[in-house]
Amino acid sequence: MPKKELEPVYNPQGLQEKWYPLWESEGYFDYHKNTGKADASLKPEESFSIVIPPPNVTGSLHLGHALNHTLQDILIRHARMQGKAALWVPGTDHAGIATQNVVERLLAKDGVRREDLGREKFEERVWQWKAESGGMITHQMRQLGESVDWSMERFTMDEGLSYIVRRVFVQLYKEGLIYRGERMINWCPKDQTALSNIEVEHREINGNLYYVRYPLAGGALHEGKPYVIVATTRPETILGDEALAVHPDDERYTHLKRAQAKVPFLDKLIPIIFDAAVDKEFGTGVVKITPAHDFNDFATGQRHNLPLTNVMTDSAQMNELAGPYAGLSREACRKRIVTDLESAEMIEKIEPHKHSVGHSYRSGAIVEPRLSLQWFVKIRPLADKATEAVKSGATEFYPKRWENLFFDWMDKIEDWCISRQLWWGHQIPAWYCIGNDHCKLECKEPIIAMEKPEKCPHCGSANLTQDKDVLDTWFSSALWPFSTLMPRDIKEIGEMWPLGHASPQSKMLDNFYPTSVLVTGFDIIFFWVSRMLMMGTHFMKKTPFEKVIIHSLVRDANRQKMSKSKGNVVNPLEKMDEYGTDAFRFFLISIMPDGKDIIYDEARLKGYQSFCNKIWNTARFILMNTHEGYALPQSAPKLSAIDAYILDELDRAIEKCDKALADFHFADYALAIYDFLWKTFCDQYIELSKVSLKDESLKAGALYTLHTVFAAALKLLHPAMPFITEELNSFLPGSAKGLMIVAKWPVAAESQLLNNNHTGLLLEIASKLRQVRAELSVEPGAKITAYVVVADAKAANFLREHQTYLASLARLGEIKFTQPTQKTIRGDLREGIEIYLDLAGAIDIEREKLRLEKEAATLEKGKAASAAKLASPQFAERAPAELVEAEKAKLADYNTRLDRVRAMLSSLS
RNA sequence: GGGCGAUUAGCUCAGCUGGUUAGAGCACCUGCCUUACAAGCAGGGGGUCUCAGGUUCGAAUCCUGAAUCGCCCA
Repeated sequence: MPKKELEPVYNPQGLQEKWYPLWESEGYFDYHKNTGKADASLKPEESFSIVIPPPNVTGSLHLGHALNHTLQDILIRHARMQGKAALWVPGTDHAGIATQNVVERLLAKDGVRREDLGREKFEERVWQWKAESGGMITHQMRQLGESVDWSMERFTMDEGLSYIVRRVFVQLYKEGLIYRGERMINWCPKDQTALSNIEVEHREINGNLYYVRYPLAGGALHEGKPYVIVATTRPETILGDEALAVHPDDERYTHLKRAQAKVPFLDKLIPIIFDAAVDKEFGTGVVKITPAHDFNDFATGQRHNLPLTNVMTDSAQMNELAGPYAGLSREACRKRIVTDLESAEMIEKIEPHKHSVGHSYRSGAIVEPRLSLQWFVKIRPLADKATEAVKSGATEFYPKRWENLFFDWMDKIEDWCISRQLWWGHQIPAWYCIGNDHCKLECKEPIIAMEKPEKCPHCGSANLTQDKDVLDTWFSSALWPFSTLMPRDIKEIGEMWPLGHASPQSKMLDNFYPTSVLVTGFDIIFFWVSRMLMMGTHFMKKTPFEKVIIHSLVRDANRQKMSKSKGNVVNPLEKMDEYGTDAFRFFLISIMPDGKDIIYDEARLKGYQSFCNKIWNTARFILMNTHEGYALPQSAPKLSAIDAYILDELDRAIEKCDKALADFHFADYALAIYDFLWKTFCDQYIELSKVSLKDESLKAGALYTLHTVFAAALKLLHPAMPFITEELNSFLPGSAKGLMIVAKWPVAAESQLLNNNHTGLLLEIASKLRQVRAELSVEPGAKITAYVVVADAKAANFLREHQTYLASLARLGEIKFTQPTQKTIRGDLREGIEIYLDLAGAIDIEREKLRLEKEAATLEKGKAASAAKLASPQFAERAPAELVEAEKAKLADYNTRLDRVRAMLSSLS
């Protein structure tokens, strides 16, 4: 029974506000409510779980999130409707650098630096900021309609998750998989912290290659001159040079064995070494070696026992070892050195040179390779486990080709630098003995423990200090698939250790780990997916997720990446306001090609708003024809062949949706439901039903079919368009049964369609009749007479019985099932079907001739192709017999139709 | 330099393991305010499937090469 009239035009405003709070407050996102089952009684096949890729707590919802989250919501809603225990865990990560920067900027407004506050106060300030502003994205997720279980929400800095981080750290350390050491690392001078290798982006820079003369010591000569020429892209590092190097096979320089060169501006002699790593083709074949400022030079330095001279400070200014250049920034130093070299006539030439330079992916600053004492994860044993999880098929990537990229990277992976010189993050659980006079050698070893030890185990001193560094944010993110499924209480977590076995506290893990799918962008396969695989397989002894769905970036209409600096960022929230969340979500999945970039094309978004309006009006039509107090009959009333036809088409549409969702082909799913609702249900069935609704004997069946099919279609659509489907469902009779969000997903029946259901033919004939009418510009309202002659007796009979439908679709006055007796226009269909229109003098002969000639040409083309195929003797011999037969039949059909069209043409002349 | 992916209608894309006259949406053109919807309905035009070879009875589809573009790694 309609509760009230639907507005004539779809208006998305208010739908989110109406339904989301209801879903949330009534607990529909909690699988307990929907399944009615206790945790203990869940079977593995009944559960479906996703952990959200935690957005930065500083973040706001961008287009990438919107796409990523929509895909997950579709999968979760689908699983929920299938009756599974569907769990989607939300949360955010603490985003070490980003968050620290945000808060520092706030402090700067008051002229305060974090050093002024001190670490503890600063941390308090960050928590305060988080409480005030950190919830933005979770609010926006509600606007997008995400059916996450908010009671499970986690934050990587929560007490529980922090405890797990420490436990993991301690265990890995004990297992020898975490170590502290002095290594070359990537240093961001802007944020003044170490970065891991993959946090460095290499960008092509238009730089210069400077050819610098290095004087030779001891009167040595090269090509008659007292110097060798060295090509370098970084003249400022000259001050840290410890050697010059040439390839051992490079005959140009063999005479310089044991020779020494002089570092410009510094009275420092350095050796000329011979090392096979030198590229003879680069520059002059002589390169400078700066072991403390370059990864390759560091390695060379190790091989040749060279000293390490770091000439820069933490903020990349030249230090006291840079002699006269101390105090300059590296950029200023480069300029000054080049000028000085030029005036000293020590520059041979300067060539423009393109080379790739590492930048911090966060701050954009050029990173400085440097030697530093940091914490590392020994990655090889973990990487092998992760690789194995994918190789064995325990985890599968969709699309599969991403696995190759993953394997490549895992092959080349290097130890992971996990310490960051920040104040916001998980402080490393390592303590050092500052000691006293009784300190022993062992006191230099860090003490790794869950809590601050009371005293040094070696010397007994209570003077201990914790490591200042925090862990890389990705370290805690790597634990996300299992840490979020563990209890919040640290005592309970403690009782679960070591992980990987069932315990009283592990109910959620038992039911939902491994998670069913992980949905993420390709850009964080390395940052995140691989590390979750490592940590998950290591600690849980099982892969963290069965399937990984990789999607692409959204680009603007000009294929540009969206970025704030380009000003081409699309704000999803604005678009949701403008077009409605449902249209927006549907748009996102419709434009998603399988693993390629997504081009943002707003015209399509507008198109899906129209789709919403169409659906809205479909509901209006059905309700308009539904009398008050109507209740859907328990069993189907007498159905017409037309009704049976659409019910069958519905089943085919269900199959298409099922297949598309099972394969994660989201665009196919969208297209399947779009086509069915608009093209099949509205354009075909609803038009036909208008006839049935006027006939008392057919009305009940039609009404039943309208309601049944539409309700099922809304269910198919619900995962993609949650709001409009929930809203319309509330207007349909029978909605007392419950909300759409927990409606039962439709199940496709085998085709029940009988051989003598010729609705398809009826639609085809109607279409042909309309085509002829349109091409001949027949008055749209003219109720003309048509003749339909169908060879197949059963089909002919069907059409006769359903002629009212045909007449309605094609706007005919009368249909005769005989050959016409007077002059008519013929619309050709195919062998065995002839249709004619009686236009009684209203025929434009020339137009009709044109139309027929066009038709003849099309047929000729087809006939020629078909004949050519059959004329080839090899075709008859080698092609499958049924294909040859089909081709023959096709040719015969072309011939018949051509004959007819030609006869028609000659009769007109 | 190494690897991956693309190139189909004006635009954005389907077309999966070769087999009707290569499809859809948007845009465009024509006609309709047909009592659900003009955010609509009916109809239409538009493509040497980047190029060149090859395999095959048959290639948008498979192979080789080239061009262009994009991405990842060094």
